[in-house]
Amino acid sequence: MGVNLKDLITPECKLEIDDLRQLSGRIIAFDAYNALYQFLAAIRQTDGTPLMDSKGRITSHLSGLFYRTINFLENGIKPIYVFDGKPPEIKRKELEQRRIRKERAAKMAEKAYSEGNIEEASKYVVQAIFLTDEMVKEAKELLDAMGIPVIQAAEEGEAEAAYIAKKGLAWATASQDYDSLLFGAPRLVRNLTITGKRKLPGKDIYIEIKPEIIELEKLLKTLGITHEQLIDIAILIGTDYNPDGVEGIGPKTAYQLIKAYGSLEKIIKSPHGSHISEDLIKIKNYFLNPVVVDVERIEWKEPDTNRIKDLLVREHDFSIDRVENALKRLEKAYREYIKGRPSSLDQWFKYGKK
DNA sequence: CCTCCCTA
DNA sequence: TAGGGAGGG
Repeated sequence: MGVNLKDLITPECKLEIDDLRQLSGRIIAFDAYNALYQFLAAIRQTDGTPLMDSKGRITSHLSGLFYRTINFLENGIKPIYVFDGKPPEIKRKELEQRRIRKERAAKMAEKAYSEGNIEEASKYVVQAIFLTDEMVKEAKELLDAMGIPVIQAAEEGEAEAAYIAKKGLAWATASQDYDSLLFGAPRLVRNLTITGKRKLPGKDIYIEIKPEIIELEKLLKTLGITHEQLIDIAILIGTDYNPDGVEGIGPKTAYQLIKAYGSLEKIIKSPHGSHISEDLIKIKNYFLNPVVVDVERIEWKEPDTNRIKDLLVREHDFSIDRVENALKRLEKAYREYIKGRPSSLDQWFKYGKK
């Protein structure tokens, strides 16, 4: 699931956020699939079952998206949700592996349940989660009704989000994965759709999860490398397009090799790289030149409360009281932060300068 | 994940 | 008034 740059990111490249208010006024391009998966994983009863309507359809993703997005807006954050399109051909192997892992997890969950091992079962249930076309469609519908921009990527959502941020239409991307940095996003915010405390595996210790900003320029400067070299290191470690990475190479070796040889191409030609496939160059090219759709400007709309109520209350049995309460907050946030305000940085500069 | 309600 | 716990769909 995404590239693992964790070991390369030193504390000085990260800026921790204590309060969402610190992101007030910022336009943030969310990886929608990433957010939806997190809601599906997190929004569950104590026994592990997700929220469901009376017809047995899962609604955890809608609940999470609805309330969390309103919280962002109330804090002055303007979200954009970017949805994945058709996966690129080079991702096929990873997707196949994921499918197998999920099927296996689903079987393990069933087994654990039948043996009465509920805790273990819910662990596997979370691993087996997948987004259906219906879930994606309804998430888009909900966001559109809320007046939140939905961007349909041609291929990778992370690539599209990075493109939007590079262009200045968003201040940062948001995801748990680091891929958007490889696609050139100037800033990545992590831990924005998860909050609170997370249990350390195996122990009874909880650590508080805070949002963090990673700046691409700062990361490159700290490591003393270029953007292309960061991509090279990621490929050596392993990305969604070469999930296993290069045998025998972890973060440290990858960094040292790039520092010593300068590029993936040169490593491949060196004695160190005789076993490294030339195909990896294709991956580098994809990170440098992903397929994206052009976006000219991004607009927020007035929330359509009737449409939201149709979807959440009538269709999916949300409590009318809770939804109406939230809608009041949504409308207030809309008036306060969006209505009558410029919708892109371009316009902000225009109006801002007078 | 979220809101809501209860308790101190 | 804040903070834990239950329940949301």
